[in-house]
Order: sequence, then C-alpha cells, then structure tokens
Amino acid sequence: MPELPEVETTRLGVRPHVIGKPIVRVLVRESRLRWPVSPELPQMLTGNIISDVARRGKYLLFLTECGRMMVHLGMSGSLRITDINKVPRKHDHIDICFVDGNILRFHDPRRFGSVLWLPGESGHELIDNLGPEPLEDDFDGDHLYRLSQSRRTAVKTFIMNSRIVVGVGNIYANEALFLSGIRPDRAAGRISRERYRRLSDDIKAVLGKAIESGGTTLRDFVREDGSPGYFSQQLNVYGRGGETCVRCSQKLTESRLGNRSTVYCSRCQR
DNA sequence: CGCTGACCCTGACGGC
DNA sequence: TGCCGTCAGGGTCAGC
Repeated sequence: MPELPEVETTRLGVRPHVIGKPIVRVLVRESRLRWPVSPELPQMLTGNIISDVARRGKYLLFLTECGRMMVHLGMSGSLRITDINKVPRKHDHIDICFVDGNILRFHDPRRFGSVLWLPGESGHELIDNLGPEPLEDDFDGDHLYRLSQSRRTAVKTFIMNSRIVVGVGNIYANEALFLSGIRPDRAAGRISRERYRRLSDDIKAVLGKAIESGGTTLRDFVREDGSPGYFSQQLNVYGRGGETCVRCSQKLTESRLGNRSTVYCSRCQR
C-alpha cells in the first residue's frame, strides 16, 4: 500500500491528534506482524506522551522522552484516529488510547507491517543504513549517477532500492520513469548524468504532487480519518497496461521487473 | 559485492 | 454459487 506520499499523508494526519496527550492504555490484539511487536511497547508507552511524529523513508517515528515507536505500514497497513466508541474491525491489531478518549489504531490485514520500540536514542538496523530522502537536497541526479556506475540492474529496481534512495515504491517508480522518458528495464549503469538529473527532478515532482493529493488509494489505503487519497486520478502509467499512452496514444506495455508489475510506453521511454 | 527469486500474509477478482 | 489461480502499494533473506 504505502509509499512515501501515503506515509507522509498518514504522518500529517495523525500528528495533531497524538501529540502532547498522556497515553492511558496500549492494547495489542495481534503481535504477529512482519516482526513480533516489541513486548515492552505497552509498558513503555503507557503514561508517556508523544512529543512529535517524524518520518524516515517509509518508517514513522513516534517520539517520546524515553524512546521511539517505529511503525512501518507494509503493504496493507494503515493508522487511523478513532475513539473508544468505535468497535474494532477485523485486523485492527493495536490500539493506543489517549486520556481524551481518542485512539490511534493500527490496522493491517496482510501483517507485513511492523511496530517496534526503540529505547532511548538508539538507532535500528532497519533505518540506520538507508539512502537519502528523495525530497531533500542531498538527493539529486549526481547522487543517482554516482551510485549507478557499473550496475547492471534495471533502473526501476535501482531507484526502488532503499539503500539508493528511500520511499520510491512501485507506483511512483513507474510514474517517474514515464515522466523522464526512461525505459524501466534499462541498465542503471547505462544512463547519462543528464538523464539522472531529469529523473531525480521527476521523482521529487511526482512524490510532491502525490503528497498534495493525499496519496494514492488503490485498494486499502485510507487517511487518518478513513478518507481516500486522490492521486490515482493523476497516474499516467501505473495500472494502465494495455491502455493508450497519454502523450503519444500508443498502447502501453506491461511486464514484470523484480517480480513487480511494470508499465511503460515503448515509444516515449527509451 | 550485486543480483534473482522465494517468502511472509490476507483478500479481491476473474475464469470456469 | 463455489473453487482455483493470480495478483496486490512492502521488505528480508538465502543462494549463486
């Protein structure tokens, strides 16, 4: 489900509802996620206060005085703000209950997500070796060009690698490559510095616009209040295999790269 | 070291 | 109507 824009939409949505209010109860109904939910999580959060909600790549970090809760939404996860009168649905795995009756509720049918407790200021292997944030200035075409040298993997696989750059998932990788006119299966090491400059600009542009639209809802992504994101209306290629290219009207090609569905225009993308 | 494919899990959908 | 195969926005890991 969530790529960077959906995670950022979630962060902005939940933030005002969870900051500065004592947590009175933490309920873990299902701890078997991608990794087991940290057993100390309820104890560490209860009586505690969240001071801010940050994001690193697709990880959300809920900051407190004694440590951080790190949440990943996996493929089907979502966080919603609800209240004690709302009966939990199937797959509502974790409730974080605040003193005012509001609840931060983690929902994840496929259980590929994770909820971990990082004590104190400690880092974690999952976030310590990530590439730059795509919307920050240290991510640019030169960065992509430098790391791509002598790499034979497909450029689409390359930009989806979180050690290269975080937050670019399957939807936005397809979209950015279309905007840049680059074939997804082109070897990463056989692309010019100039074209990587264009690609990094297009990655920033497509992620930025998706955040403005509240993310992309295809199946299960919902915002903190349960509403969908609207960026799917602006998708040029993702989910449009066999349909016509918006630029040249040729039929879009659909294939698989690294086991992920890949759509492009063989005329506009070289 | 880089790359590929299997795998974790549930649910929706299309074909028969 | 039901059964079966396929696919889905994530990432890790073993093996070559």
